[in-house]
Amino acid sequence: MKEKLELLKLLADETRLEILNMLLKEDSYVEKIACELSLTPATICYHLKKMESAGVVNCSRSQFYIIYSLNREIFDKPLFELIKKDEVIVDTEEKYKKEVVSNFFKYGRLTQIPTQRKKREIVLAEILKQFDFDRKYGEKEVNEIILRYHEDFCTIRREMIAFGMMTRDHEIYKRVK
Amino acid sequence: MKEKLELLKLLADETRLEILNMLLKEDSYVEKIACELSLTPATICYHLKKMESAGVVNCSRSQFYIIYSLNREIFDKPLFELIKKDEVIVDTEEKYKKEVVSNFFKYGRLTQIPTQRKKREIVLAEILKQFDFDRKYGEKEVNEIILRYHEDFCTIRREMIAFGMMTRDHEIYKRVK
DNA sequence: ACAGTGTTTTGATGATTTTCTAATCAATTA
DNA sequence: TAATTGATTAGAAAATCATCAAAACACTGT
Repeated sequence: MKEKLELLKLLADETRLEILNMLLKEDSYVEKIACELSLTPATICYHLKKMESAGVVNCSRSQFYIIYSLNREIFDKPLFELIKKDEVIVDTEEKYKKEVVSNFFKYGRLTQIPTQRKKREIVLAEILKQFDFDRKYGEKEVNEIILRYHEDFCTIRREMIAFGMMTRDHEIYKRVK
Repeated sequence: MKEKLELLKLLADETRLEILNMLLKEDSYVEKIACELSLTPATICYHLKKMESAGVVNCSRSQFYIIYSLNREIFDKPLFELIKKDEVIVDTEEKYKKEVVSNFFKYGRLTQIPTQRKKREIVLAEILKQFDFDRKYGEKEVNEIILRYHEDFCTIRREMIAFGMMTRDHEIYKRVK
């Protein structure tokens, strides 16, 4: 978590983005970058050192100059990876659930409804979290919430009731589990 | 470019990451988040509003509460997309200008003032970018900015006025194009 | 209309961060 | 070894930003 935040902070600066974009085109050195961005070498150095210690850029000496280059692998992962907090799991039952969830959800969407009953229950319970207890939901409202996860809201709504997670009474839905 | 930087800045804050991770699990509202993070509602509101105006979260009223939810599509793209400056060069005119600029500038300095009027205009326009609209510049200030590109600031300053890029009024200069 | 509850705005404060100047360091070549 | 040139560090000024308290606002139910 800490490192991810550091990386995000590094990238969230106009000057550093400019530098990265220059390095994207070609390797370069302090003075050249400073000149092109109309900033002092000291400033550029400050940024490069910061990025170096985070592993975003590398440097090596070549004659007079110290050439900086990009560490491009860093930018491969999706943004989602960077914002997601990776949490510690102790209990094995909990661990199993986590795994199922992470297998069936991608970027916060349900990729498919599991056929195995046990997995289906776990996945539905995950979506169920969006509903508060002690609140009534209209059918339209229920559909909209489920739609954020999967297009087949009918099946999911029906299954939630079948699992006893929700009750329906005259078009009014309530969370019960 | 501007929007990308805004998004990165939004994500580069510990509190906001915490909030996002809470919303990743389930939709929530100001007081609840404030309580869980041990911060005041005012602070959480500040962050949520900021994220809302960037399209990262959405909100809708539900009874007493204003429920905030994530706009998950935002996080799909790879990090690379966010740092890459997209320069769209469609029309040939733009392309031609690029070429002139890259021919006459080396390491951010103007190597010589073009004699061809058309090229001179392009090159001057490039330097002109350093000046803000709606700001007054003293002559000394103008010279200093131009000096970053070429030693003959007199010629360049004069030509900028001749081309109608700047106006001078009692030693006060303004960008107008 | 009014009280109650949750949200938002405002203004102030403190922390963090970028940038610069000036001084120092490190490698190269005469 | 001294002079040159590029890179880095230290310290200070300036800008940005998160946070809070207090007040204002908006909706709900009596």
